[in-house]
Parts: sequence; structure tokens; C-alpha cells
Amino acid sequence: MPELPEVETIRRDLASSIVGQEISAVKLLFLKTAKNKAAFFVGALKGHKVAEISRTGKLLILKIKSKTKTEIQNYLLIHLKMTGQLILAAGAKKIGGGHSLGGNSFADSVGGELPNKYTRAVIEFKGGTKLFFNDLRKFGYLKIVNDLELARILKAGYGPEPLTPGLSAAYLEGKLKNKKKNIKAFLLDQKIIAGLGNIYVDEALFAAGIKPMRIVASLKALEVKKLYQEINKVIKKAIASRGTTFNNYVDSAGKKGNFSRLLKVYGRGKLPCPKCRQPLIKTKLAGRGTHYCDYCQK
DNA sequence: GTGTTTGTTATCAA
DNA sequence: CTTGATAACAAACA
Repeated sequence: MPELPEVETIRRDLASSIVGQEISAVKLLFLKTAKNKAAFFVGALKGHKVAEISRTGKLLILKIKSKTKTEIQNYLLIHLKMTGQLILAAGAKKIGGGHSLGGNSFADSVGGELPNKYTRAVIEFKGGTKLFFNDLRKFGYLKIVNDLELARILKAGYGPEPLTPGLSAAYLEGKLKNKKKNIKAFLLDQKIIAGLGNIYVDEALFAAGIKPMRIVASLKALEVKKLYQEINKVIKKAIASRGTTFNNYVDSAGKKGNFSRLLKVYGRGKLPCPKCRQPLIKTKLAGRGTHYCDYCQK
């Protein structure tokens, strides 16, 4: 389940390896993964260079360099949804006389040849580097949009991000005023905060000592401030750990995230609460598995 | 065969 | 009209 820290980890890795590189071929192994018509999708990428890579929430945005001044500015959007992976395989290195040793880092860390049965698309670069888009459940997508469409998507669907000035305790106070939603659903809403998902919402609420089913309008100013601080803290730590691998998240080298062992409540079922040792509770809220401590969270 | 997993959207109800 | 809650999607595993 890639959330902000996982997508940011991938963004940083890709930025250092494919920015400036020219796309030589695009292969679609599952047509519906590309949200545009195949011919248009391939045409918009092939022969173009990657200008830069950014991210909004869980959405990865590759700016595609236009070939001429009049050519429209395109972006490749990549959303991993639940099970998407982006794996880079370096091109065969020319080493005099030697055989190619470990050219595929994915095989080294996870063990598997690429493409595999879940590979939905492959983007190949001139130097031989290949970017594999794997997605077991086919929820993820690739989509070419122009600058107008991108602006519209970002404006309509994404609120401020953690760790940016746009997200503040005051902003949250304004958003939750008079609202009757529970805080779990509130935090999962990308239009309110971009980038949080099920794992980090449960972790932030535990750290802030707030029960996930609390109605947002009932939160005291002090609780909102604490929540805001804990959201930033957990996201910052998770990025530093290169994300959380719970099911199948891996970075662009095929390696797992290190934050999993730092999780306090997510995926811990009825294990003792790390603070009070009472058994944690797992229930369902906002249609999602929800983990919390009935004693530590008020 | 059943229930569970989640990011996002679609749909329905209040 | 707004808001909120829930189903649906997809596929694999216990």
C-alpha cells in the first residue's frame, strides 16, 4: 500500500536515474493500465526525455520534455493504488571480458525475472535502463495529461501535504469545523490532506492519542495541534526509513521499506499496546481495517 | 467457498 | 444543495 512516504522514496530514486534520459520504447502488456488510447500514449512518450519528476500525495508526476517549442507540454501520471510497483533494471553494463554480474537488482533483492506475470507496462530508455510497472490487482494506472488537465486534477483532488506550510493546525481547525465525519475518514480524504493512507492514519491517531471514531467537530484545539504534529512526525520518519512494506511495496530497486518494524498499531491485531500493554483493538471504520488502543486513545 | 486486504470513485441516502 | 456513508473495483491468500 504505497502512501506518501513510499511514493516519495520511489520519486527520489527515479529522479536520480531517469531524469534526462530518452524513452526509446514503451510496451503495454495490459492495455487498460494506460488510461489513454495506446497509440497516443506510446506516441507521447517515445523519443521524448523525462524533464523532471514530482509528486502530489500518492500521485507520481513525470514531466515529459517537449521536442519543439510549440509542442504541448505533457505529463505522465503514475498511480500505484494498492499493489503497484515501479522497478528499475539497469541496462547491461559493458565490462570488458566479463559477464554481466547482477544487472537486475530486482532479482537480487526480491528474486524474480522481469517482466513477470504482474508486469503491466515497460518503459525502456536509450541507455538500456528499463522501468517495469507491476500491478497485481490492476488498480494502478499510467496516464498522459497536458498541463491544463494536470492543473485541474491537482486542484480538484488534492489538499495540502504533510511537511509543507499549507498543512497547519489552523488549516485543520477550519476544515473540521461543524463536520460530522469521524477523524479516520477525515484523514483518509485526499482533498483534506494529500498522501495519507490507512497505515499512517492509524499510526498518527495512535501517536496523538485520539480514537479513530471521534467526530472531528468534537476535537479540542489542543488535540488538533497534537494530531497535526504527529502526522508530520510519522511521515517524516517513514520517509527516512524508505517507507513501510506491509504487503508488496518495494522501492525502485525492488527493496522493502524499513518502517514496518516501527509500526505501533497497524497490522498488530490484538497484540499488547506499546504504551499500556493492554490488547490493541482491530475493527472496521470508513470501510477500512482500523487499529487502535482503547485505553491510550481518547 | 468465504472473508479479508485498500485507494479511489461511483452511487445512494439523509 | 450538501454531506456522509457505503458499495464497487480487482486478484490472491488464509
